[in-house]
Amino acid sequence: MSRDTPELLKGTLDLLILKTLESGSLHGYGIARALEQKTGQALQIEEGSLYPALYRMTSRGWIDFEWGLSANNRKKKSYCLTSKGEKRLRVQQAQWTEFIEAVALVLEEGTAT
Amino acid sequence: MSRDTPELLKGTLDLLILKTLESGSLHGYGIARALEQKTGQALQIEEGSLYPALYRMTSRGWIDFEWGLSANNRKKKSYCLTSKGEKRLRVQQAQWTEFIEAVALVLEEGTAT
DNA sequence: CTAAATACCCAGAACTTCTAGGTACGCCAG
DNA sequence: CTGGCGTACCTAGAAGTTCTGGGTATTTAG
Repeated sequence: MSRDTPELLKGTLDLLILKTLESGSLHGYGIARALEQKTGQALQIEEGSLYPALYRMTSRGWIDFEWGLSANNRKKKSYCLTSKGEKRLRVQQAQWTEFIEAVALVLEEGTAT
Repeated sequence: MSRDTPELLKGTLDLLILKTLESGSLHGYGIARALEQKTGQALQIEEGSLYPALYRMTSRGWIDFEWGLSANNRKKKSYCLTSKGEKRLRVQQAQWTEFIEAVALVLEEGTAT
């Protein structure tokens, strides 16, 4: 779609996850809930999308994880941002901004010729 | 990703095409060039994405076409919005706005706890 | 014990988009 | 007239993400 931002459309989920982890480590379930809360349920992340995304990002070295225990003694996988992930976050956020500005240019035009 | 906007991520191209056709009928090549111009080359539509999208949208009844001739007597396929397409445009534009607002909510947060 | 919430995971399908090609016409330069 | 360029269309196959719909296990409440 866009040469500079080939992963933008598909990459929004990654961006959201990266951003969520910026404020501290969280486990998968927690990421989903955090995103829902922040957006007032406007964004609902399916687990079937979330976990594959977490794997993908782990294998790319953007995030890392540790096994731990939740408040209720249930085991959980705590994900955190790596330095590579922080860079990636900045890149993706910039691309996102660029992209929505470009879309805005198109959408702002009225029915004018 | 989002229950209300399942086609959003993938549907941005559709939205851009619909919006471009709102100002008048155009042929495929022209749509691509119009989008590039409006966005200052920020968005570059590949023909391999564009033509399948036009088929898709035609088969969904959002757009219609007519064969005609360009200024240089070359045949061209002029696409125009149907009334269904106009409705669709409004829906998709609203979803897009909702979506970027939700993303903004996530991105606006600093590194605060 | 059962139900519900938490928390993890996967296989397969569905869908877009991209890569990389192909066809054809008109025009201009050589 | 031949070659190249820009216009304008189209397609097959691959790649990639996301969703559907399942599964496991633990803790707490009834």
